[in-house]
Amino acid sequence: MSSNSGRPADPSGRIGIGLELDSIHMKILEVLRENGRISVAALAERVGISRANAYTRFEALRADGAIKRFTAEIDHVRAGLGITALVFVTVRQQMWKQFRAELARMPEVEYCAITTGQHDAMIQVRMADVAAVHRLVTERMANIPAVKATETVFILDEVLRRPYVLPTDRDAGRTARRPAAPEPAEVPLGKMRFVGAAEGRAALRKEGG
Amino acid sequence: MSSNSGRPADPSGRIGIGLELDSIHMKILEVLRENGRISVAALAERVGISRANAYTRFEALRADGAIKRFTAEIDHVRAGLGITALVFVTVRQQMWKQFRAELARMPEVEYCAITTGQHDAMIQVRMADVAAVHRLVTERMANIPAVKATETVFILDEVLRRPYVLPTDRDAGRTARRPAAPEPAEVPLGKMRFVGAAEGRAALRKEGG
DNA sequence: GTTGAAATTAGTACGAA
DNA sequence: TTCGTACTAATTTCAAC
Repeated sequence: MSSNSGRPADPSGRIGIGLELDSIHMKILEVLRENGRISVAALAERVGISRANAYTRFEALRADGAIKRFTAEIDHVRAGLGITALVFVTVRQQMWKQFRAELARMPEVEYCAITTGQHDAMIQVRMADVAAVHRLVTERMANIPAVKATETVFILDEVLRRPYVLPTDRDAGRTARRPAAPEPAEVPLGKMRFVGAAEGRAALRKEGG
Repeated sequence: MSSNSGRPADPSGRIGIGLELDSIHMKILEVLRENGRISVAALAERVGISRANAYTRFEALRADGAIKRFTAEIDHVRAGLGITALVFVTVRQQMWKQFRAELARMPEVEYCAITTGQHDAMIQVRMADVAAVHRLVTERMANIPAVKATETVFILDEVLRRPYVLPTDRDAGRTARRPAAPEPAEVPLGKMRFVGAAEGRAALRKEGG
């Protein structure tokens, strides 16, 4: 389920240019993220195009994969999964395939991303209670050979989840924010830290695994 | 935008029991997460109830807040935001309000959660390129007084994002997975680590802020 | 909580600009 | 390409059971 999966490369060798997205496509995406159940007729009106055109573009966006799916956002607390946790996982090298296979068998896992930094992957899980998280991590995850180590934090509050996607510079003037001359940051640095991939791995190797 | 926001407490003092969700409600949520644009008629058929019933329940779930919104999942790469990063933020105590206010002014931020552990919040951002992330963190975030420190990691791949919510024990037998006797874990512990709130804060205090 | 029929709306096809 | 219209199919609403 990589972001680029399932799309054919174009003849030039570059990928991801099946559809040139113009500002109207962007508007459509914007509206659809706010309200995924809006009718195409209403969508056409909000975007300012004809119904027929809206249908064409809607289908194109779907076929192209720019729209991956439509989904309902659920209140997990009300659904009985009151606890959300993040599990940062260190994966034994060359066991990624097994790791992914195991993930597929864990329905509690809602999101998984491979990251740079101290750990290799971040997993978000929703569970009924704290004990269930504990069980998941210590019983299930610990038994996966591909998992070298984990670190768990709990989510106390989800402050925001935005349904917007638009690059600010796509619709509002294409020349506005070009990073042509990336001026050196004139800010209090030092308290900011970027974590690359190598750093964490090296630290882990010391601990032995 | 807390998970519990906007709902009245019931007379007993407990919150979140506006609607008793039965297994059919759960099935509805399940279907709607897979396909947010399904018609209520088709939904009724898939869940095995009448259309009128489906409409009633659909509306109830919406009114209750169990369904928060319908949204389209967008391929951010195709939308021009090819880079996803996580910014872990340490927030100066008693400046949370300001921190949240600043977040609201940053449309690049797609998700923000308050966490236990070494940091106080995790922010997910989508940007056009790595330089943009750098600018965001060093120029914008660094200038927020509420932000004491940040740590940034990049997302290399989003392995999975599941549209399922159901507690495994809700529909498939309510007695199945009760944590009545939470047996002690008989697993290779030691490589697992839970990170509470205090630990990280203490470590940070040493560094001075 | 269910069924069925009326009213409305959505989706499709096609010609013109 | 996009728009406008007419046509067909489906969905929602509302009634009685």
